[in-house]
Amino acid sequence: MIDYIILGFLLDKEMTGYDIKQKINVSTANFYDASFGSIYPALKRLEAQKLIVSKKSIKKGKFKNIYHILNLGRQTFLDWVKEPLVLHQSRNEYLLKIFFYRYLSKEDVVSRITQFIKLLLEYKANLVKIEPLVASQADFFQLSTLRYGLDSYQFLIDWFQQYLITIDQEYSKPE
Amino acid sequence: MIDYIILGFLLDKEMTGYDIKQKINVSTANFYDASFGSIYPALKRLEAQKLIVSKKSIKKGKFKNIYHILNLGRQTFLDWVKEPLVLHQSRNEYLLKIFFYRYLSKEDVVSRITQFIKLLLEYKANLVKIEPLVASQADFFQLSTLRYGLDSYQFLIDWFQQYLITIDQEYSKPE
DNA sequence: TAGCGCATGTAATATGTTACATGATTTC
DNA sequence: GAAATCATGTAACATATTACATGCGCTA
Repeated sequence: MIDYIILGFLLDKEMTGYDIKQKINVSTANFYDASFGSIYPALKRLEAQKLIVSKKSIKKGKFKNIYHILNLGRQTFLDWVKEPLVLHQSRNEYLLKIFFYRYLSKEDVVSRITQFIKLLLEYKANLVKIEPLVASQADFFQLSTLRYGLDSYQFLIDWFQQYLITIDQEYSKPE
Repeated sequence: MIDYIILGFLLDKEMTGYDIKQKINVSTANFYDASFGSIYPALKRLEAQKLIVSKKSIKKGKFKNIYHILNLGRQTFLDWVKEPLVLHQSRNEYLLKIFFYRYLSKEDVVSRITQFIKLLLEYKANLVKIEPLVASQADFFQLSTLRYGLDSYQFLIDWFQQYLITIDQEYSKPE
């Protein structure tokens, strides 16, 4: 999938691997992050497949590989983006832990859920913080992915707050 | 992580690799699935680490490896389940596509979101269908992971239905 | 001159899936 | 007797992360 992020960004303008990582950090990182260890090999692969092409630039003794998208890359990207949206139910480690929470005392359950809500509030606050910056640079759809993030966090916060209430009311651990 | 599901199930009772896969299918598969290709090697690994032990059973010429949890496995599992809940923001391919939806016509966007909502409704309906069965067998926390799934799907359905309205009202693709 | 940002890249490791390979028993 | 279910296991492949390795230019 990293291939498609790269193609999508290069469709907009030429970039180095480093640029792509920067761009990911400020735009898609919340739902799709990638490390240099996946970006650089991907760039080589995409070039070998003739989807993109690099131009070496040497300035002040410092060399850069600047990548451009080719027609084949453009077409590959557009084919992908037009594909139906699918839902990959991904691994959810916190749900897996909760699945086995019968092995915890009620106090331990409550403290862990409470801590988790704090974490969610922090994550949401981080998104709120970057929202104005994103809003000034992003298009309608890009901004909507941020809004999705905010709304998702709010949903989770509400859900787990209600969960705490339910646990308190309905659940008594059999000892 | 597959290790912890296995340990968690074996804590309850002895099982074969096949049993574990069955159990995953009817309980955690919605947020944590695993294939035989990961279960069997995990069982060997866990036995080599003395977390579990197997007992060969031969009945009617058919052999089974029945696994039991050992004290070390019990402790390893309990340590894990007591760890704080963390949020791994996982890959979200549909959001990544939407991030690049400026490259689609408004009609294409609407049709894909509409189709996606149908998919979400199907997924939710599947959970609704199995809810009575789960409710009859699962404990409070296990059932709550199913409820979480139902509520998550409903959140997504609502969100994307509102999104369609917003797209219709606010977004006009620059051509 | 120390540290940070820019810039690239590889090797080791992690963690899994899919497909293949086998074969018995149970059910229709 | 065919098909589904039970039951195990490996090999090839996919996909990525983390840590390591390198080195320049700018700034405090």
